[in-house]
Amino acid sequence: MSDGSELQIFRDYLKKRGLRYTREREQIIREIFATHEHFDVDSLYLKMRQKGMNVSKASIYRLIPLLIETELVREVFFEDGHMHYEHVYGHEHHCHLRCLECRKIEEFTDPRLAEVEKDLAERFGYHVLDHRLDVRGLCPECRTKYLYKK
Amino acid sequence: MSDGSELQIFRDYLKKRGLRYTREREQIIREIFATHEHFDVDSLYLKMRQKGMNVSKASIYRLIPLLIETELVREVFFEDGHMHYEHVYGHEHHCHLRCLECRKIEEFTDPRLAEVEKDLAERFGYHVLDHRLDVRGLCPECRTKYLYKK
DNA sequence: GTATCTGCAAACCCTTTGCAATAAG
DNA sequence: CTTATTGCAAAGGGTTTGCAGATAC
Repeated sequence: MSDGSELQIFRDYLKKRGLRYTREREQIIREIFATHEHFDVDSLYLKMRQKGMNVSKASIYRLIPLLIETELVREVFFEDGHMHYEHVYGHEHHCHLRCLECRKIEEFTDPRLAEVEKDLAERFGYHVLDHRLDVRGLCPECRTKYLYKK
Repeated sequence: MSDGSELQIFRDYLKKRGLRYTREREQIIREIFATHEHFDVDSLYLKMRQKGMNVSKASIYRLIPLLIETELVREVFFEDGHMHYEHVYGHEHHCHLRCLECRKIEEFTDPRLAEVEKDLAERFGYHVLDHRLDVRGLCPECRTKYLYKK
């Protein structure tokens, strides 16, 4: 899932800022990059505790801003009242297609978004850095179930 | 800013569900539709208190899900740890271009997004309901300031 | 009259912070 | 050695909820 180079990038960043590479930070990052899944702090914490690691939530919360600054991780916004994240390094930029019923998430990319960005930059004079597109609907299964319910 | 027809839509919805049209609900909705601005609960609450209305935050929080269900209002996600909303009725669907430095927001629409939605529906078999595109960058002014700082 | 709605305050939940002990460099 | 980092527990801040009185219908 990962060749570990995100750890090197992060070490370099820490060194440059005079911060320290600790066992806890390494464990958390390994865990985040161990799967392709999105995560939130609570489930990451529980997963690590179940594996016998003694990290605290505070350490996870304190690490995340650093991971965002190095662009290894970014925030993802869903509707359930707390923050979700995904690791970004090693994956091309993508958007989300979400099922509102079963919460499944498909990732996709579309070249038209780069065009939209470019036009916006021209039209409004912005320096565009990033975009998030979140498309919501019903997946094939839930769509069917939903129709039957009605 | 508004012809008041959102109130009628909301009354119809309440009646259909056996809920009640109260002075507080009317006041809150009027206030939301009085401007084109995005809002959050706290500033809406303060604004209404300053005008001498005795609504509570609880009533605002309890009203919002109803407004979302009638599609008069929708959630907008920003990075500052609490929810923002915008009223949707009477405005065509739009996306946001935000300045990360001064937090200014431009609204825009782009026909390519409807095409993207259509392709996604075909490709993944989804029934697509909605999308949110949030483009982030630096506005012309902040872009200049930012360059000088460096 | 009956059920919903209100304001208030307490509870809730996610996130941040203060602190003393620990560990990286 | 010095300073950053840790875990813990407490504090914070936005949102939800329980309740008794008020109010739509």
